[in-house]
Amino acid sequence: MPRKPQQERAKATVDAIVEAGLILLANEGPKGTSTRRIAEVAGIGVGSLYEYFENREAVHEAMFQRIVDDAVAMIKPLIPELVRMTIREAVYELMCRMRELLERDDSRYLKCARHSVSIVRSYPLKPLQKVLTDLAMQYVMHHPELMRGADLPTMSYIFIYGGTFTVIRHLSDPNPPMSFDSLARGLANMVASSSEASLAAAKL
Amino acid sequence: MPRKPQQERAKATVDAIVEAGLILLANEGPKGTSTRRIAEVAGIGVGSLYEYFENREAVHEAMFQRIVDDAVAMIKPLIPELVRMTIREAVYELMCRMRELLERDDSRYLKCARHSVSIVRSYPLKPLQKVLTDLAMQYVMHHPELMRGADLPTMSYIFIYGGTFTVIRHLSDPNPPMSFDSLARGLANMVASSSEASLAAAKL
Amino acid sequence: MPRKPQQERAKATVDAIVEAGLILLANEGPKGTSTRRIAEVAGIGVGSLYEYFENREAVHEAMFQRIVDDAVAMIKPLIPELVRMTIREAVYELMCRMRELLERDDSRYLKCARHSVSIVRSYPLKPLQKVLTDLAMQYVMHHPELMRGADLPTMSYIFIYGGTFTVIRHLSDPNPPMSFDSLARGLANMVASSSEASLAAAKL
Amino acid sequence: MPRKPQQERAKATVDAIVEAGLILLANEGPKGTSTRRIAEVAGIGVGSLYEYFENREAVHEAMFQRIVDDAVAMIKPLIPELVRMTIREAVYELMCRMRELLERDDSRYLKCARHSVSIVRSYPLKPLQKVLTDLAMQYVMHHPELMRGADLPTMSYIFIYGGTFTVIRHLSDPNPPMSFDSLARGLANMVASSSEASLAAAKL
DNA sequence: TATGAATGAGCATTCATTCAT
DNA sequence: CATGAATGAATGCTCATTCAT
Repeated sequence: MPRKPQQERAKATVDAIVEAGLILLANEGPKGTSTRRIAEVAGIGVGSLYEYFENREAVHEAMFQRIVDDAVAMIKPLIPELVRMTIREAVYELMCRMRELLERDDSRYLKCARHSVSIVRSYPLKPLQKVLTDLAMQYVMHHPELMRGADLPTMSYIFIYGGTFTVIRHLSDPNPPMSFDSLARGLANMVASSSEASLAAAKL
Repeated sequence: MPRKPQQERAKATVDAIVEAGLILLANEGPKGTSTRRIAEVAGIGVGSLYEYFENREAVHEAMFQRIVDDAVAMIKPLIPELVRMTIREAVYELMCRMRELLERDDSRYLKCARHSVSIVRSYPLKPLQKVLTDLAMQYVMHHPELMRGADLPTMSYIFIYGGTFTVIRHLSDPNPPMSFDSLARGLANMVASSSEASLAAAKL
Repeated sequence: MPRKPQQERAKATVDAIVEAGLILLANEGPKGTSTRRIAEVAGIGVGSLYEYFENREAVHEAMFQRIVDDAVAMIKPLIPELVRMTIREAVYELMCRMRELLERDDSRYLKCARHSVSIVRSYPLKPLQKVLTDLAMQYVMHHPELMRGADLPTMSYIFIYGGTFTVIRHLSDPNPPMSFDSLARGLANMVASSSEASLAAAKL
Repeated sequence: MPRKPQQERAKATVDAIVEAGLILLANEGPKGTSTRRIAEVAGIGVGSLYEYFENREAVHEAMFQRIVDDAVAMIKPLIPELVRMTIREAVYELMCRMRELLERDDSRYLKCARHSVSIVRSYPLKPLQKVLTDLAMQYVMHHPELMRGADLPTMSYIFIYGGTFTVIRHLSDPNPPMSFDSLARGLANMVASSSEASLAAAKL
C-alpha cells in the first residue's frame, strides 16, 4: 500500500531509489537490481522501499519512466531551434543530443537501454513518442511545403523507433563499422532525401 | 559434460528442448524459462536437459541461435529473387517475409525477440548480419550504378538495425498508428529515395 | 554477507543452528547436515540460516569450532589441578574428563568426532593443541626433573593425537576388548613409564 | 543383484573399479567418487558398475577393504623378522613400513585414510587388528619375559590405534613439529620403556 | 514512519540408480 | 552381459516480500 509521495523528503527518497536502480542496472545488469541492493545503494532499508513502490516491478517502471522523462526534457526545449533548421541539420542535431544523453554519466542510460526491454512489462514510451510527434508537427508547420509530401506519421514512426534503436545499437557496438558521425549524417541524409523525394513527387 | 547429439533420438530431444524454451519465452517471458519448466514442456526430466546442455545459458543460446538460423534460412534463398527487383520492391518484399517469420506460430519469434536481448550474453547475430550484408553486396553488383552513390555500409547498417527494430516494434504495438503495409511501403520509399538521391548527387 | 550476531536474539539463533547441526551430524551423519535439515531442526527458515552463515561450510566450521571450544573450556580450568598430580594421575584424570565430554548428551561429540574429519576443510585444532601444549609446559615447570628427559614435543604430539584417537576409537567400539578404565590406566602407565625411563637414562 | 565375480575377467573389472575409486578419492576427495566418475576411470559403463556392486556404498567398502588387505599383506610376512628384534627396533621398523605403504603411489592411501572415516559406515578394521594382535602374541612368545608384565591387549590396542593415527596425522601435517624419524623413535621408546617398566615392576 | 530479520518458494545443478536396448 | 540415456529427488543458495518492533 504505497502512498504517493506528498512530502519533500518522500520525493527525495523516491528519487534516490530510482537513481540507485539505474546505477545498478547500468553497472551490474538486471541481476544487480534486487530490492536489497537498490535499497542499500539508495541508503534506506528494504522495508522503506516498499513504502513507496508496490513491488520490484514498479521500481523498474519508474526507472524506465525516468529515462523517458529525461529524454523528453532534453528534446522539448530544443524544438524551437530545430524547427528553424533544414531537415538534414535537425536530424543530425537531434541524434547528437540523443547520443549525449545516452552517454552521460558514464553511459548510464545507454547501458540501461539495453536491459530496459526485458525489465519492463510495457513500455511507457508514449511521452517520448508524443514529444517527437510534436516536433514533427511543428516542423512541418514551419516548412509547409513538406505537408504535400509523404506519409508523415509513418516517416516519424520509422525515424523515432528505427533511428533510436540504430543509435543505441551503434553506441553499444564495441566495433562499429563506421563512426557515429557517419551514421548520423547517413540517417540525416536518408530522412532528408526521402522527404525531398516525396516533395518532388507531389509537385509533379 | 553434455554430449553431442549423435543419434536420431537425441537430436529430437535437443530440438524439443529448444522448442520448449522458445514457447515458454514467448508465452511467459524470461522468468518462465527455468530449466524445470523447459524440461517439463519438452516432456523430459530435468536431468536429461543437462545431458544435452552444459547449463541454462547454453539452452538460451541455442534458442536464440535457432531464431537467427531460421531468419538466415528464410533470407538466403530469397536473395536471387530480391536482387532482380527494384530497391523499393526488394525492401518491401523483405519486410513482408520478416513479418511472416516473426508472426509464425502465434507470433512466437516476435514475442521472443522482445526478450532475447536480455537473455543472451552476446548476440550471435553475426550470421544474420552476414546474410544481409551479402544481400546488399549482391544487390549493388546487379545495380552497379548504386555504387557511385551513398555510403553503402552505413545505409545497410541503418536498414538492418533500424528496419528490423521498427518492424518488431510495429508488430508488437497493440495500437499501431498505421498499417504494416503503410510502414513497409514507407520504409521502402525511404531507402529507395535516399539511394536515388545520392545517385543523383554523385552524377553532378 | 551474513551479519555478525549483535543482538541477544541473533546470538541465540546462531547457537540454535550450530546445535541443530551437531545433533544432526551425530544422529544422521554428514548427509543429514543439509542446510534445509539444519534450519528445520533449528526451527528457522533456510533463508535465515544464510543471514548468519556465509554458506554450509561456515556452519560446519562453527560446529567443529564449538566442539573444540568446549574441549578447551573443559581442560583449561583443570590445568592447576593436573599439574600437581603425578603423570599417571594426570593422564588418567584427563582421559576421564575427555570421555565425559565426548559422551555428554548421548555421546553427541563422540559421534560428531567420527565425522568431523570429513566435514571441515581445515581443522581449527590449533586452540586445542595450544591448551594441551600449555598443560604440558606447565606440567614440566612443576616437575622440573622431567625437563632433563625425553623429547617433550614428540611425547606431547603422540599423546595428544594418539591418545585422543584411541579414546574416540575405544568409546566408539561396540565391543571393546577392555574396559575404558583399563585403557586409561594403560595409557597413563605408558606415558608415565616412558617419561620415567628417559629420566633415568638422563641421570646416567 | 550383483553377482560374485566368478570369472577372471569379472575379477579384473572389480579390481579396476576399486582401483579407480581409490585414485579418485585420493586425488579429488569424497566428492570425486561419484559412480559415474569411478566407472569412467575404470573404463566401464556406469551400468556395469552395478553388475558387481550393490550400490555406491559397497564400492566404498571394497575400497577400504583393499587398503586394509594391503596393510595386512605388508605386515604378515614381516612378522618372523620383527619378532627377533628388540621392541624398540620392531616398533620403529613397523612404523617405517607403514609410512612406506601410506606414501606409496603419491600418498594414495594416506590421502584415502583421511577420508575413509567418513566414507564407510563400519570399519572392516578387524583383519588389520588381527594381524597386529598376532604379531604381538608371537612377539611375546619369542620374548617370554614380557608376559609377566603389563596388560598386553591394552598395550596393543593403544599402539595399534594410537600409533596408526599418530602416523597418519603426522604424514598429513603440512608443518609437522618434528621429523617422522623423531616421531617413530619417540613412539618406539615409549612402547619399549613402558614394557620394560612393567617388566621391572613384575620382578619386584 | 522506517526498519531489517525472517521467510519459503523457487532456481540451477548433481548424481545414484534403473532399464530398454 | 554391458551399456549409457533418462530420471527426479535432493542440494546449496537467492531474493521478493512481509511484519513485529
